Amino acid sequence: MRVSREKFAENREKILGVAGVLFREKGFESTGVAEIMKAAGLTHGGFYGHFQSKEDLALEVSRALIERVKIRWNEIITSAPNAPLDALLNHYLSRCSVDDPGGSCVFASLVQEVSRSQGAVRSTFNDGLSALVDILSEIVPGDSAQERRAKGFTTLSAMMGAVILARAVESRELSDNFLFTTRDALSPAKS
Amino acid sequence: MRVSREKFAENREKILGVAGVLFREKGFESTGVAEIMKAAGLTHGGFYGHFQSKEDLALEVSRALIERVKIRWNEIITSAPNAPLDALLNHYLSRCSVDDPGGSCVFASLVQEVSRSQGAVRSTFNDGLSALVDILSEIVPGDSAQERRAKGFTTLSAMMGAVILARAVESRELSDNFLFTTRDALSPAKS
DNA sequence: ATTATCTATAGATCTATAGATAATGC
DNA sequence: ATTATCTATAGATCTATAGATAATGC
Repeated sequence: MRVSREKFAENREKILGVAGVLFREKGFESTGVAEIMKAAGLTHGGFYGHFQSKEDLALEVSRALIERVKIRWNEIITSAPNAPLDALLNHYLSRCSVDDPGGSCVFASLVQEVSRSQGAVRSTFNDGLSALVDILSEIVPGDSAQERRAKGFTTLSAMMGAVILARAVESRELSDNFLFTTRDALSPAKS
Repeated sequence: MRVSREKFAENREKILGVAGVLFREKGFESTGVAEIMKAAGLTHGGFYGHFQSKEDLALEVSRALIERVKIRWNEIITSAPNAPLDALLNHYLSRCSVDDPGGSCVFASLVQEVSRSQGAVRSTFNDGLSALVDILSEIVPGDSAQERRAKGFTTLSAMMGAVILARAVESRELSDNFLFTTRDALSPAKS
């Protein structure tokens, strides 16, 4: 059944959208093409009219989601010129981040899986992480540029680690501790 | 081919050993039972004489590897009574940790995958993480017990995040930055 | 413990068709 | 407006591989 050019583009976006959610929720490997297409309201076979392979989709989704993280971070920073780091920490180290992996940071969901891979997806993640360090380096406190850059690395490590561990743990109390203790420790008010 | 009781136990240990390495290197899901048995020098079918299922193996491996992390940490702490935290940081935040996932901390390899699961493996990871926070709380600086406990959470987040990101990134320079900048920042000498 | 086999499921390919688009004709 | 062409889709099918089981052998 043929579909209009417009509908075709719409279907493609739908596939990218649901894949983005499912990949972040369940990982690349545990998410099947058939499952993605079903969630998009389409049939399995139709997938290959839009993408060459699952890997191809994974790459496009990765690029889009990483771009989104960078944009979101910049929005938050710009909208809170007095306390940009606090604003970012409040956003990133939140229960919302932890409880909705399908709608949150790609890295917090997929870094480990991607680390074990090679190729375009891994490179995209690499560049994305580097960009996040750069963003953090500009809003983090510190007397010199080197100090601030160093703090960019440590801050990203702590943020990512906290969300990952807050998700790993089963009790709400432990989870909150990873999340909010780290958030408070990273806040410029503290240091 | 029947095998002695002793050899049977030996084979079982071999399976647990290679599975521990392969799981940490490639993740639970991407490691097949046939692959594990081949690495152990046995045939696929023989697996089910030792374990009920792959999930059963994953649980036993997880328990053993988590126990090993706790033991290792305690050894390091005991062997450096003057600077236990520095000793632990030097061990954990090292290139060796980053470059040999198959021989390093289970959590740094598998937390994300386990976070997406439910059941016994997840609970085991939960308890293990909680135990690591407890260990850290006793060697971390701080004026009160609460402060030290808080520092236990933040320290574990930063350690785990740094190793995970140091593995994710492709360039050695970025990787070293995550690793050593975080190590230095967490050192009691600094704070 | 080995070997062969079973069943389920994954990614990917193929064929026919619906129906949108482009070319043609009035 | 009609006709021809093009193409995205559905749905069946293919191939490979996974975990698991059964039969066999020592």
